[in-house]
Amino acid sequence: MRTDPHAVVSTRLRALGQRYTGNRRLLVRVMSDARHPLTIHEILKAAPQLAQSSVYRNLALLERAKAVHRITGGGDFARYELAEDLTEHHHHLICSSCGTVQDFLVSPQVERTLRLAVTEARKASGFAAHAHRIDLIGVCSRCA
Amino acid sequence: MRTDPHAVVSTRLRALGQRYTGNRRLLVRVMSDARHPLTIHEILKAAPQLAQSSVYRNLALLERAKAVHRITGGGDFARYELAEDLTEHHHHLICSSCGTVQDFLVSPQVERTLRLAVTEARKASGFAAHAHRIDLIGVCSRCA
DNA sequence: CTTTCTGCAAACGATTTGCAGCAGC
DNA sequence: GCTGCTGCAAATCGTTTGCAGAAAG
Repeated sequence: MRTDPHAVVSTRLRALGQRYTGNRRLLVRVMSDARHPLTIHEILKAAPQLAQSSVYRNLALLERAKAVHRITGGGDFARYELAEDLTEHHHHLICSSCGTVQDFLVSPQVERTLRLAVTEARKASGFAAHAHRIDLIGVCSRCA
Repeated sequence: MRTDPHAVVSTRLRALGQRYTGNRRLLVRVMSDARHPLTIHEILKAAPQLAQSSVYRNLALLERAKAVHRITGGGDFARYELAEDLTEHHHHLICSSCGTVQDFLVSPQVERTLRLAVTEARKASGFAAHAHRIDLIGVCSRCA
């Protein structure tokens, strides 16, 4: 169950003096429905009425508003997903064969241990981490 | 202490029918000395005699030979580092302010727990992971 | 009305590639 | 010599931007 993201996104946009237009609402809906990070091409396929430049521009804006998160490194294109506080904390399985990215959750124990690693890093190098990212690279069930 | 990578790289290149030329040897030396992932620009600054196109071409080749690893997601450029079996298993601290990437090691306990997460993922989704990546995103000591 | 948004087409920049000459074996 | 390597300059392609008109408030 996830709460409706539109109210939150609207608020965050207004905080930047921006409007929550139909295009932007549609973008948020497409990403919310997908439940995994999407490329620009996938977004355009799901919502062909959008102009490519507007998609880029609005995703960049939504990222500034902390409503959307951009990820790179899986394949050649960037992918976008709703910000974590609009979905839930998760990590990514990246298929090295087809480039798709699927979400996965790890157990509380693993997350706890990771927080330990963050502490280790700060002590060892003075690096103040505010987020972490775990990717598993492998072959998805469809490509296997 | 790390073993000299040149012999290994040479062997892997020959396995692809490729030569271990001076340019390639220099690339490996620069990356080995740096001890953290480098951008193309940083490599060119460290070895100005190299042509940019040759750097791109040789890094792509070395990646196919599994001698070099390309990473993206920290800043706007790709970064390159020696393959993990030529250095040692490590993870990355990515500074969201200046884009630099530094290496860090995590304790055996954290690595053990991570292997558990890999197993969880395979059971939950049929995803066969062959590598994992942990990044901590934050602010490095120089930018703080 | 004033400000923000949009779509189009052109610009941008990191990376790739065609080609002609050079180097390794 | 044959094959592969190099540097140069041009091409590629995901992404960004300028601009003039449309929409929001």
